[in-house]
Amino acid sequence: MQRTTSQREIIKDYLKSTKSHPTAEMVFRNTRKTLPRISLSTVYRNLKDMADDGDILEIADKTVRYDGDISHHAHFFCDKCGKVYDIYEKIHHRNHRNHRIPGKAERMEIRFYGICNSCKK
Amino acid sequence: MQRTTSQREIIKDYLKSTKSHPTAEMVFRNTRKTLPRISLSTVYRNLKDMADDGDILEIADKTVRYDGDISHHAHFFCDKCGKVYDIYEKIHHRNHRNHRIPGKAERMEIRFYGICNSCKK
DNA sequence: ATGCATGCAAAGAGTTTGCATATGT
DNA sequence: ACATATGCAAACTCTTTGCATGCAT
Repeated sequence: MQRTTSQREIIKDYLKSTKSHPTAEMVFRNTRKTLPRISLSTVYRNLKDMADDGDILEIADKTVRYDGDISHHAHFFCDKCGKVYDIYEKIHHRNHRNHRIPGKAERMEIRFYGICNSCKK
Repeated sequence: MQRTTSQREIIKDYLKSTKSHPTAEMVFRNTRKTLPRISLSTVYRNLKDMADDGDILEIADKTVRYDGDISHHAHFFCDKCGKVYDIYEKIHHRNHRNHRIPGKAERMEIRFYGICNSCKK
């Protein structure tokens, strides 16, 4: 059973109130203003729990992957086996132009996440 | 001036021949079959160089970011200041269904990369 | 009272860097 | 010959984990 702790509440309130897409370190620095004794590991643990529960979004993975294919294509990341598959589509550029973007987009990436067919068997 | 070394050639050939979106570690293990004395740092250095030159694609960043907003929206990553901006659009689900996906996609993410307007000033 | 969550420190990944040596030009 | 690239080891950054203590229920 999940308990209500001030650490958890404050981390969540912060994430729900900001548009800054903070890293764990940024969350730590911010929550420390209210809870000077909070530890980085508590921040990491709570962020992971919330992401697992679907309360927050985790964007970016920690291990970089490389692709020799520099043509425009999307990727499917399997949550189970970790494999990354290519998905080729034509739509990318159309979306690209339709977006209202806060800067000049040099490149874009579309990612899908889920369980791949071979893991589903 | 860039030199042609066997390490560089073999790393590049491997990346151009595989669809596996390998991590640096995977590239290392593979190139070591041909060059048993290659070091991990050489792999990292060459991968970075190639990515900077646009010869290969780097997918995923190493630091995880969190977003309290779990609605469907895209992100703009500024290559200069590192800020991440939200982009709200309606198109996501349409693309979602049109894609031929190697598994059941639970979620998707669209990312744009470039220099943001405030860095451009 | 019970046991989940925390803080701290240490351990683990992944990645970068300094330096002497090797090698492409 | 000269300078860039390499290998090795050490340093760094980001994240996870073990364990004793604290605190919500």
